[in-house]
Amino acid sequence: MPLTPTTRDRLVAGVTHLLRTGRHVSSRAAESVYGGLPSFGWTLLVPLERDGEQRCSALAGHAGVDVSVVSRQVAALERDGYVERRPDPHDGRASLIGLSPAGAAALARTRELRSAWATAALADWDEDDARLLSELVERLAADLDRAATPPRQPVGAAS
Amino acid sequence: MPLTPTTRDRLVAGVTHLLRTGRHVSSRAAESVYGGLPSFGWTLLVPLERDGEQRCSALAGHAGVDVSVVSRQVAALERDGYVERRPDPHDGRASLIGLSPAGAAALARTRELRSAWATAALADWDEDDARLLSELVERLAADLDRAATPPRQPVGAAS
DNA sequence: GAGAAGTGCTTGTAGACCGCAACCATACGT
DNA sequence: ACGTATGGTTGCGGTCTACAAGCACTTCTC
Repeated sequence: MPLTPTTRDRLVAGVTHLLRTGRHVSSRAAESVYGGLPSFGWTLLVPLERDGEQRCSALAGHAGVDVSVVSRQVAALERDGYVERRPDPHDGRASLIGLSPAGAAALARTRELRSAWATAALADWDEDDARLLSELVERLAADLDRAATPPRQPVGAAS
Repeated sequence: MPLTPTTRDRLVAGVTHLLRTGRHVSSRAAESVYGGLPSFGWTLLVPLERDGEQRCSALAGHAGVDVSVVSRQVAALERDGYVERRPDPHDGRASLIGLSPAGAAALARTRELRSAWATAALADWDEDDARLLSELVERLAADLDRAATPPRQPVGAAS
């Protein structure tokens, strides 16, 4: 266990700070970056654009929240015309949610704004540091995910 | 601007994911790590332990939230006996909030739990990576902070 | 030193999110 | 066909947050 307690605490504190900052950013710099979409629009619309039509449960999986939350959010997006819903031809219980033209346009607009904002915020980062940070952050997120989920038997144990 | 759009987007996505995960962690792994304290206990009690008695506004500054939020949280902590309040001798408007013995004990307990949890979660990190990530995360948080606050004149402009 | 303005804090109010549980409709296994 | 499982919606409660109004006190100004 070659990880110094000092470093561990510092990392935890740093991530905590980043968390708080991130919350501030997504609420304060919100309107200038969301481009008309509600706050959750980006999270839901991006998977729709990337993977095409899909059901609520799939979106909930991508977003990492409860299905009920996505259900409401999708209802709002549908009401505002950003997504379209059609019954799943293979399963009468489910609906398929798809990006509408207006949704695609809003998404493109938002993408521009986000890019501009991120470019400004990351102005004095260079490629190497950013790439390194990306990798470490992804790894950390994965580890935290793993640690947060209830202790599973990792390998070959009878469930 | 030597930062590839690909890397930029990847970094944003990674941080977003980390944000979501962090929220999950602090709500799901909560009880096992908070040691009896309410969810905001750690955030408030740590500065009290480190810097001694201080006022609500200072705590709000540390926590990065509105004073009104801290006011309620402190009231709750006081009700549960984790902090003590006394009038500021130099300013009749303010109160000084201090850690009570029970608060110190709870904080120590929480620290143990958090350490254990963090150690487990970061089990396969080595010192170098963790330290590097710490530095990069702190730098990123600072940059985001800066980018989130309303555009100030950075240098030598008449305010 | 009296009034005006500023400051520290509390409380009322409201909004954004979230998850759980209950419920309905449909699908699936036997 | 019947019981069970699954996708989705809605009701409900909880947490966390900020803003605005109000109170007590301090500080400034004349």
